[in-house]
Amino acid sequence: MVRRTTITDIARQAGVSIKTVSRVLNDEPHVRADVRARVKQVAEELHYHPNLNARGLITRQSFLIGLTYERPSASYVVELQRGALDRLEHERYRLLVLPFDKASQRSKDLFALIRSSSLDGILLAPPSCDDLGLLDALDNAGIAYARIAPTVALERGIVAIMDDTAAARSIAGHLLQLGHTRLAIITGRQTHAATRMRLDGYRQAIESHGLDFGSVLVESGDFGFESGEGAARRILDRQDPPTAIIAENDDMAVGAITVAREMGFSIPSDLSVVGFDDSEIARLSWPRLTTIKQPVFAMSRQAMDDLLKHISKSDEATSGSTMHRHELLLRDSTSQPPA
Amino acid sequence: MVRRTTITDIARQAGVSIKTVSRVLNDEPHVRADVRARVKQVAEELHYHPNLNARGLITRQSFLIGLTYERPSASYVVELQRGALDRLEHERYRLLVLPFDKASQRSKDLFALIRSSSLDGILLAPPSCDDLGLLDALDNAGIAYARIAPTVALERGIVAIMDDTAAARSIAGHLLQLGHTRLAIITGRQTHAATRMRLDGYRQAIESHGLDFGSVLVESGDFGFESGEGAARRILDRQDPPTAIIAENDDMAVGAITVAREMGFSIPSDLSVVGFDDSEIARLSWPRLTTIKQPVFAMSRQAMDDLLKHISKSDEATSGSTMHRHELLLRDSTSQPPA
DNA sequence: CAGTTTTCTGACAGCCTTGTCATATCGATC
DNA sequence: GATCGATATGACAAGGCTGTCAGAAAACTG
Repeated sequence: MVRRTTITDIARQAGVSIKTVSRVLNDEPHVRADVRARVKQVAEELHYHPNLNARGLITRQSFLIGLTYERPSASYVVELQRGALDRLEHERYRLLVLPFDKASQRSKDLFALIRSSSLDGILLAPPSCDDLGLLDALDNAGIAYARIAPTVALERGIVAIMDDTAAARSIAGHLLQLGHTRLAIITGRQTHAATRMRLDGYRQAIESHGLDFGSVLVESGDFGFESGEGAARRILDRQDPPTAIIAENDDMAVGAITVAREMGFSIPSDLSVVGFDDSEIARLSWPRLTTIKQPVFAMSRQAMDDLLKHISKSDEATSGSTMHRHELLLRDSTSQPPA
Repeated sequence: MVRRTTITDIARQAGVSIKTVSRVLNDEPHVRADVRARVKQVAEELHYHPNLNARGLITRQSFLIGLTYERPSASYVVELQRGALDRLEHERYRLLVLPFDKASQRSKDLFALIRSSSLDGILLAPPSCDDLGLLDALDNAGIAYARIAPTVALERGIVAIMDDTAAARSIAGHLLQLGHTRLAIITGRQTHAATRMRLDGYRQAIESHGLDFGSVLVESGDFGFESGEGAARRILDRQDPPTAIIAENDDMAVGAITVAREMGFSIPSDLSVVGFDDSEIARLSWPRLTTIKQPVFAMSRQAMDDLLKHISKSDEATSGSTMHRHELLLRDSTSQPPA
């Protein structure tokens, strides 16, 4: 291993004390301009790079930010990382990836991993962002964290979420603009906060288009594929079936499509169907599903931004959530209602 | 910030010297079994986690391994990371991601980034694995590196590549097994090492099936989509056109399919086409292309493995390449030849 | 059981940087 | 030119850990 140049080398070469060199390298005041310039030049010549371990040892910082996630889709992971890294550019901080796909690595193990990595902060993507035990442990250990797209305890820590209501408004609006007037909605599990928010959004869109929300069929599902099938069957068995179905997630939407096709409906010419989430299935199903995508890049970037702010002034108990706008993905499962 | 427990705390608590604690924590010899057990227990009770900065400061290691890549497909990135992380599980080393998608971050900037991150080693995915200037700089700085799927200077450093010849043999064999006897091949740019290796593989498969390689139409392209179109036109314009086309990459294969369809061939019933690489287009094209996929996970894992070995005994100049077996992806662009 | 080898244990220094604090230098003021 | 305040500089310690080495304890010899 080649010996790296140290501050001492620069100090000797430039004829100043190591402390002065340190001051120059950290852009601290109390150094004459000419000294500063000389030191900088010598540092450059010797190809100096600070020893982050030594610096970290004394400042009690590692300049490492972690990112945890549990193997969702590839594109999700990549967006997550891109967002985080985008914010980290030109920062001292570096990004450490801590995915865990083994069931063994739950809460406790993950925490051990975080501890031993001596991180300055951590970005928690689903599902660890909803692991309250982990949050407790992090709070206890004084490790800063930011949560991306959590679904529970939204008041804890730094949070970046999508505005479900606005997103729901937007996708329902898309159908209304196409001319649909007879609509049905398949809701998710009622205990889920998102269920209420999305339903609110649908209602707002419908009412703002001058339709009576009372005329809309609302069937409840549980976010599962089969529940989508069941709900669709109930919806389409009626005398005068709707021309569009809004499902609160993609799995139920695809379930509904499957049933509709069995019943002789052609998608989208007879029946438009929309989902929510842009999960893997939305791209693989046929026809490809019109749905809502979480702005993962933006959320990740924002979460990192808030996290860095929090770290830099750790006295203040920063927290609070940022709402992000969705992306409406128009694909092939929607069209104008049949004439 | 909560104060972390240190070795000193454990030493005091267990009634031994800090050096003894250090020995226990690092599984070094020369500690009585009972002392070892007591120290371990105390460490556990106090939730001790080593301070990696302090350890790194003295051992001159950061326990960080970098991974560079330039934004290829999402699945590629994820496989790359999965492979590296899989090997890193249960190791002290952690993975730092250093993607660079800005054109500005070429060789020199990337090197600066690597230097300042004080990495113990780095995994270079395409295209940085082929950046000879970067390799020189890394050699100079004494930073260990491993190259994933490089295409030039294969003798430098640790290398993980796919056995192109075996892969070519396999995909040609697939067509032969389906019963095709009239074949055509579209080669890539002749300067490219892969071109020769793939062609060799095709020839081996063809001859081992008892066919005369001389009867195979070989047209040359340049790996581009248009060159695939041109070659296919020349191939299919003949009196007695082949029933299968083998292209040396996916872009040319899809070009060939486009032309074939224009000329009235139905894929795959009239004409089978295979590609190479499993690039994005292979999945998006219709019909989905039968092709060869690089075993990215395995290559990444292996590269990391070799890299760690190299780091642990840096005196020996470890190097050498490992060949990996391909994956043959059977999709929808191949079938039996028309009767 | 003395002598020798082997196994354990701890004191101390040092890794490279930054924080603290005392001292030196400079200008300006009276 | 003495005095003061502001600015600049350096000596030194500390941060948590491991390497070195010397000395203590245990295990083995004959």
